[in-house]
Amino acid sequence: MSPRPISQGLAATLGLRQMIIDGELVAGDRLSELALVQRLGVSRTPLRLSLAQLEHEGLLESLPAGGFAVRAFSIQQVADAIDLRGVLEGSAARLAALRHGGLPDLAELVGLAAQIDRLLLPDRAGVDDFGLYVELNERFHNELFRLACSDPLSDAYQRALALPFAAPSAFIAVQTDLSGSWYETVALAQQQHRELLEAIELRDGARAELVAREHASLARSNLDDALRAEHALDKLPGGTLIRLGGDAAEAAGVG
Amino acid sequence: MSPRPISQGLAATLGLRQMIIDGELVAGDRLSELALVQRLGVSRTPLRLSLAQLEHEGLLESLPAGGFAVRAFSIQQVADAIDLRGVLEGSAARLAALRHGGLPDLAELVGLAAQIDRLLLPDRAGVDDFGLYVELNERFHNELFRLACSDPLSDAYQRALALPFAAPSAFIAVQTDLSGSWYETVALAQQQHRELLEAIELRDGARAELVAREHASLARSNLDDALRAEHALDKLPGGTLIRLGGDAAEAAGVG
DNA sequence: TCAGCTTAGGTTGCATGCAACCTCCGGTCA
DNA sequence: TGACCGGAGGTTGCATGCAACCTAAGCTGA
Repeated sequence: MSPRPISQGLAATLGLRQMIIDGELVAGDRLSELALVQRLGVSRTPLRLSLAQLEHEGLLESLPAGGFAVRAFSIQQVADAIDLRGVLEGSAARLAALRHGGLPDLAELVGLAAQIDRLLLPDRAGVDDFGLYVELNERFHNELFRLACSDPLSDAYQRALALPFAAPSAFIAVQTDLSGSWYETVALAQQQHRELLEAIELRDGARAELVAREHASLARSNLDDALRAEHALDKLPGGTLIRLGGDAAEAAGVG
Repeated sequence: MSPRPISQGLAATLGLRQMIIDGELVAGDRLSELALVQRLGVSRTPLRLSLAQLEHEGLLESLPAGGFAVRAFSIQQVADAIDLRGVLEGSAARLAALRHGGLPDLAELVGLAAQIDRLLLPDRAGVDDFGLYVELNERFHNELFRLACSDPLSDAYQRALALPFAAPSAFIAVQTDLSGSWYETVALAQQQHRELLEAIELRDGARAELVAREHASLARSNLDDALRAEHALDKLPGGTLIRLGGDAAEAAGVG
């Protein structure tokens, strides 16, 4: 998917984003450009461009004195980010119901739902399908926005997904770790997918919006489950960005 | 507004954004860094940072061959951007209804509505209050998001407002030009403000959301009015970014 | 006349040097 | 003992030079 050779700036952005998501960079820490230059093997000019981009994505925050720090998120912000995704997906579902071009236009969405169904057949329940489900699920959600035909809405969605814990499949790994199996969580989510599909087919925009919001609220309850367990957030993408409790200085890595 | 001395990068961003909104740069035109360097009086390094920022804001698009061009928007995209604002404001209204901390917390919102009311008294109807209304209206809308207490939602709203024609007061100037007076448009909008306020006071989140969406749809109908008139879009902030007519391929360039 | 090649010009992306700034530590004085 | 001050080190923000790239014009040949 990269027609051009990977530029230095793109390499810096990808590497930096991965370092943040993987927790290599601790939330609250100030970033040193020179250290990152050595770590990423790029010059300061493209690196600074990448830093600015990640600030726009919301993963970094610029400091008043200059430079950047890894952003820390409160539980409330994580929950609100998931809610925002639900609002955007709800709006996409409503528009998809109103704007889709008939059954042929829905073929891709139907096909994705069918593929997920097959993953959930009893004889196919294996951990090998984990990554496949994540991919199919994200493609399902993206297809929703393609059907909505609203570029501003799609842009807002992409920006909301820049926070890794707000992604549609962010909590699958957590739930798998908590309950030992991802079947129950996914089965419920898939049932909502089917309801969503039905509402869109029937051009019932209001119901499609409601179902999509309910679908996202499933992630919120998964978040609550994870908070009741110890260290469950470690399995969450970008979980190290979440600052538990009140003390911000603690999360800033004083020790 | 600027506690620190204006940095070169900030000066470039502000100047560039103004040039785009004022129509000095025509939609679709490729930008020459060297020409902008001379025009803005900054070096290429901060200028390139500003170009990247305006791309993130959605005013520019990066070209496959390198460099940037002023983005062109179709009517559909403008309408969808307004719809998106309605969705975000609706969500803010719903959250504000659920989360506000009682009447003292609503004092600012109530006060702004009262100030707008005074602007609409018969003896005060003068063109001098035009700019004041725009300011009060934007503060009213911003206050909605403060009451919602959702940082991700506020971020999404700010990003949506980066498109100048999506701003809450974008069409006031257009309506004034079309009907000769801004009283009718503003009076209807203010009535919706009052309904919104009432729903929030009563913690009726669902109604608050509906009213807020209806409020934004007023801007959409204003857009329709403007499209029926000739050159009415010239009065719209960033109106030169809108590509009228058939040429959809030009405006379709969206990442 | 038109397609294809060549070359010159201009542009972007990147690397690096420099000056101003902030931070932090040690010393000094009340 | 505690607060204030000064300097050294490190960092950021900015300016500019260089090489690769894209674009476009002009020439050649069929």
